[in-house]
Amino acid sequence: MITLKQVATKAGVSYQTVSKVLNRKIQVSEETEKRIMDAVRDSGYRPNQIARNMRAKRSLMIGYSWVQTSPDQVNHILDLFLTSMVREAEAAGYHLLPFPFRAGQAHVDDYRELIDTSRVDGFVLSSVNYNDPRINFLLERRVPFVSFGRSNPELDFPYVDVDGADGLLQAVEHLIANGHRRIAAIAWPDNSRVGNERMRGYFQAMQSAGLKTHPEWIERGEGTYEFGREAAFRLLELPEANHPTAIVTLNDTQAIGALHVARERGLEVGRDVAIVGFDDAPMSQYLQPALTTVRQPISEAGHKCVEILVSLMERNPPQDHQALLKPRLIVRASG
Amino acid sequence: MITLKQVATKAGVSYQTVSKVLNRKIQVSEETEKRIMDAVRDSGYRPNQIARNMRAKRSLMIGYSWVQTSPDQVNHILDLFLTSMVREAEAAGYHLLPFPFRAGQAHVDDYRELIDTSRVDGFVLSSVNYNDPRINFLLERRVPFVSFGRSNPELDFPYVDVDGADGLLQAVEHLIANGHRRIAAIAWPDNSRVGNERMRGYFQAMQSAGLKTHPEWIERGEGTYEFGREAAFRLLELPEANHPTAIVTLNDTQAIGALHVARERGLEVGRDVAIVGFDDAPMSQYLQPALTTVRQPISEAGHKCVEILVSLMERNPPQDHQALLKPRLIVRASG
DNA sequence: AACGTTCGTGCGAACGTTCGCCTACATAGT
DNA sequence: ACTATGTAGGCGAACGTTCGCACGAACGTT
Repeated sequence: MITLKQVATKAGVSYQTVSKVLNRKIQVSEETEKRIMDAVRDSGYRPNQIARNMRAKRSLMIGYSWVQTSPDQVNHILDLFLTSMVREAEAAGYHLLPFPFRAGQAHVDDYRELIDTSRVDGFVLSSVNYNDPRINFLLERRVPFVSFGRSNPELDFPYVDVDGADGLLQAVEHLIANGHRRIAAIAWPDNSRVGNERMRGYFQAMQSAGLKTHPEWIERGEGTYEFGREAAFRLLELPEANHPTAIVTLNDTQAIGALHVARERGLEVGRDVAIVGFDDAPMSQYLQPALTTVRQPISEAGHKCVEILVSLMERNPPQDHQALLKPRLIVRASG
Repeated sequence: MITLKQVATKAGVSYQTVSKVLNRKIQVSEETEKRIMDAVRDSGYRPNQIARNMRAKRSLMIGYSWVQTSPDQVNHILDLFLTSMVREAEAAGYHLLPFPFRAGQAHVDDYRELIDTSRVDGFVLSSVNYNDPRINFLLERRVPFVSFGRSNPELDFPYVDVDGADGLLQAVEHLIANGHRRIAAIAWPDNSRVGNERMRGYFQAMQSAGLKTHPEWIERGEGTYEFGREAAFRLLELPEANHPTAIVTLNDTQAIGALHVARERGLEVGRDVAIVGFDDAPMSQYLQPALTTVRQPISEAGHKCVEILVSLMERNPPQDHQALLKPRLIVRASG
């Protein structure tokens, strides 16, 4: 491992001078500068990052943890999100430190540990919900962080989020434009911040169009295939009069469940009943019929998270520390 | 930030003594030990990891980069693989450092940079193929690494891999047991190490069963939906006499393409023609018919990679530095 | 009583940086 | 000639650890 001292001996100057020249802290004669630069090049010197960090009292690391999805749930998002964060971080001289996410209140400990041992300078949070203990903890400790997803509305902290309400608004407006009037929703339990936000878009679109919503059109449960089936079954069993002609869902997995039930009942999805998903999971395009769904700008979100976080960590004027990104409806054959 | 010195002042000893006591390097009187431990607890002291690493000349970091899959290709593997690596690494006191993967020969530079700036102690490689420049580079530099996937057979280096040959062997044997005799394969170009390995299992199974293989039964091309379609189309157009009754593929995306083509031609997949995928992508179970496919033990692979790497980095006797894990055939309705 | 042994601590140094301050010399202004 | 100003570069210290060595006291041995 090459150090400053070795380069300095080679160049015939003190090692501190080499450091200063490399960091453009001082001006030296053209001749010594050349000697130093040659020595650096010849030896292949690369500054030891650990020593640097020690001196600067920072790690140039960003902590990130995510929930492990159940094996049957797609996490196509992770690849995109991580890659975009890693790219943006690297451009700013940072690296990512992924760590295991533990459920439960105790998992603030992992964050504390990483801070106290000064392994990371800041965090990107994901899978936040109401009353997320991490947010208060990090705010109190004044540790820079950005949350991917919002939490309690009364808390003010830096976040990036996808405008889920707009996603469902687009979906419902699209269905209305296609002539649908009785639109049902397969949603999540109302303790989900993300779920409630998305449903807000549903209600808003229905109301703007002057359409009534019925309680029996709203099915709340898990984001699983099984719940998608159950919910669709109940919806399609409703009496003819207020029987929905279209179903929006909060994720593609639910949508697939609904799609199967519809088909099993002899309905042709896309003609007899419309079904819209959310997420644009990689295989949604290969379903038959291909799934109309809402695609989230995941890469942009990753970029933005790191961009904001970096400016917080470097104590730059924290410009806009909140960003809401618009998703995009991908219209395919299912609705 | 609490340091050793502060704890030491509190306990009335020298800071070096605190360090030694915490690291169990020396024995002190019961009384001072208690004073020190109390001071540690009260102050919430946590050793500064950067200083530690500086002193120990290591980073406790494992570098990892992966190819960004194209948006329409599933990377459900990343979540499982990363999570299992991160867990195992943490148990050994290490963390993961993910970095952007750049294609092309120049990307050894990223590895070099991470080593030279002593940011990582070792690497886990993935997406290796024949003549991977990273392998020779790391071997030469004597940097500890483990590859997930094999490369040229003549090179001896630590790896973990899934036995792809066994995967196809299982698939083909299963088809034969179900009465199939004319089994085609949709494969990858023969410059793919992984693809060739899997095909070896196909040939072996066919041969063991005394079945002939025909060149026109082997379709080689990309692992995409489109190629799956094209290949299946050609296979199903073959004259009645040597027209395959079953198709194995090298990934689920190809399998879905084949499945659609079969259905479009009026065949009932699972009865008229069998189709088997590879990967067990999350949505494969929700296809209609649900896809029979080969599931790889990704979590085990992640664990094993890190386990071997850690023992290499700590210069422990490098026990078994190569591991071949068996995949498992998941039988569903498609074949 | 003088002498090794052990035990409990402290001290100095080192890891590779960066940074503030100092010095030596040259140049310019009076 | 003497002082002010500027410039090139060196020197010491510090960041928070760990580790080797030294040192005093207590103890048992000769």
